Amino acid sequence: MVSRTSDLTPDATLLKSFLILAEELNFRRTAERLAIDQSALSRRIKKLESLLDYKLLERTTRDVALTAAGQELCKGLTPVLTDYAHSVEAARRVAEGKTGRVRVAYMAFAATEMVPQTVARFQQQYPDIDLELRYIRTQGQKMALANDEIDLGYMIGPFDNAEYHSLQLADERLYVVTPKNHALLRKHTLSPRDLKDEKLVLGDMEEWGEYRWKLEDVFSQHGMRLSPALEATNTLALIGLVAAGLGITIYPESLLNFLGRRVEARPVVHPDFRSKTVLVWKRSNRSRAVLNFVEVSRHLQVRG
Amino acid sequence: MVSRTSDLTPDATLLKSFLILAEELNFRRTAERLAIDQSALSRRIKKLESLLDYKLLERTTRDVALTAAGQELCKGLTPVLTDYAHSVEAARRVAEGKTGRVRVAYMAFAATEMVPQTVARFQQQYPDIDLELRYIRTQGQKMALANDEIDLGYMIGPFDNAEYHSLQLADERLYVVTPKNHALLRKHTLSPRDLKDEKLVLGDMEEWGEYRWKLEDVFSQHGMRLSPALEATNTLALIGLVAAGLGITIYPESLLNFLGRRVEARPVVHPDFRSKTVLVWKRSNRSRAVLNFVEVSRHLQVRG
DNA sequence: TTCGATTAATGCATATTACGCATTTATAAA
DNA sequence: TTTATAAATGCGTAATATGCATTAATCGAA
Repeated sequence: MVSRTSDLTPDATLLKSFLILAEELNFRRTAERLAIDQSALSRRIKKLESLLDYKLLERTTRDVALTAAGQELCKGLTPVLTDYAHSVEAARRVAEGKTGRVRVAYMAFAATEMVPQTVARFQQQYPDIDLELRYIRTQGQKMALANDEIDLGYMIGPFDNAEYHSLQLADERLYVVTPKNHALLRKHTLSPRDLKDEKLVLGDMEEWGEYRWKLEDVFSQHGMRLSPALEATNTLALIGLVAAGLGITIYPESLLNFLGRRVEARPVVHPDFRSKTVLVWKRSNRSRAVLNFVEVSRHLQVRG
Repeated sequence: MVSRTSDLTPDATLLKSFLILAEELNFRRTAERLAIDQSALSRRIKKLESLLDYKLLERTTRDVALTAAGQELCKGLTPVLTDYAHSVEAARRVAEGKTGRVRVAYMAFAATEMVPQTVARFQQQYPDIDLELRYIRTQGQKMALANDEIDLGYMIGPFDNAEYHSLQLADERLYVVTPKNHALLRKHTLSPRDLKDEKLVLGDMEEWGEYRWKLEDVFSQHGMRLSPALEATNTLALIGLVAAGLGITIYPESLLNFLGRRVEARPVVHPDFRSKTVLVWKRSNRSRAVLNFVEVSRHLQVRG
């Protein structure tokens, strides 16, 4: 199945033969156009007529003319065949991922750069795809993927599951965020143990979700407890609390530009103090459009 | 080709198989509905996919699901196939003469009873036929038939031509029309020689056309000249002239009811003094609707 | 009228295609 | 692991479509 021309649309051969004959009103010429023997065309028409059980053409050896029924069928069939071809092509565009719908969820860390850039590039490359974006935190994305409510999720990784593909797109440092003039700022880079006695201000479970679990994990691995002096339900409020000197917090690199000027940040240089962002989708999701989105995302990752 | 069910519409088998499978999402059940082997269905779908060059269904041995392209095709194809079926059936109605157009011309002698009765019956029997009626004199009808501007003509006969069918529908006496108290009225029936010395008032060539030629012919066969004392361009005027005593004229039986009360009529009893009305159509016109009209006309003739 | 040219239809052998049956392969439940 | 069930595949056969050669019909020119 190599060549694919519009006349390959399945099995309208009889009808198309008839329509061309209705145009030419000459069996020999029509057969030539169809690249078949004249006798084959003759039989095709005969077969069509016997299937329909009414005559489409009056023919002598000299003249060929449409019957009234033939005219009617010709008139009715022409739009049907073009609609048919259009349906087939529309489906082909979907198959090729040029049309259709892609539902993408993202969490905060991907929202600042990764998602905007990918979306911009994707829409430029596939302008006819209906792209649906939703902000959902990592946990919710897992549910949504399982329920087929979304096709793709940018979530906090890692995520390893036999039913899903997972593509790591970022692996960024975590930063300690402090008020201005904080003692920790004297060093340009920090190590985990520098955090030992610091008071922490964290987003609550509702707000931080998976990130919070991740931090708990990292801290415990380093013999520390992630016991917040304060919890905030809102990011702006949280930064405000830090700025006011009520404690420090921990942010991924991608959000540093959104901290404002009342706080400072220093990287924690340690393999555990990193946050991975992964793009996840179901293995069973064979949608070409979805895979195209993944490809666009993958290519941008190199740059980012 | 005896049975004719809607699923006989030529060669949409692959598409229909796909649509039913899209409904059932189960090869075995679908194959049952199609009354073929499951393997055949499997191959049909495979063939359809290879023709289209994209997958329509994701299938494991356990689950069958439409791909996005499959959904799209299914959505687009459903109306296409119903339109297709409708086109075929519309053409069938034309083929059966239940739909379509019949263009009928008639001349005066048929206008009073024959055409109205036939039209009434025909429209009752074939309400969806678009019936076009035109008043055209015999000569014009012959032109119109030749040029395919009309399908049928009620004309003054006889009309014998190898390319046309001709059906005689009436053979009526000619009547002499006189003013009241005219000498000829003393006899209840006339013979041709009674007309020998009468002054004639006739329609002119434009108005009477073929009828006028016919009268010339009849008169000459009986050794008389058809030399009108007056010619009228209008029927009403003509009757007026007769009533005023300026001469007599000759009318077919079918028009007697339209003479008014100022004139009287007597039949000329002679085989030559008759007017035949024939219904004529091209042999090459195979339109079922036209033939149906002829049949209706033929049956009414018996009554008339 | 006859002959030549042209057209659609048909007989026949062949190639292609579709099908059913039997079997295999894959998956979910027990 | 076994069992049951579903879709896919190998293979032989039947149905179908095609091309070539020929026939039958019709028009136009000699």
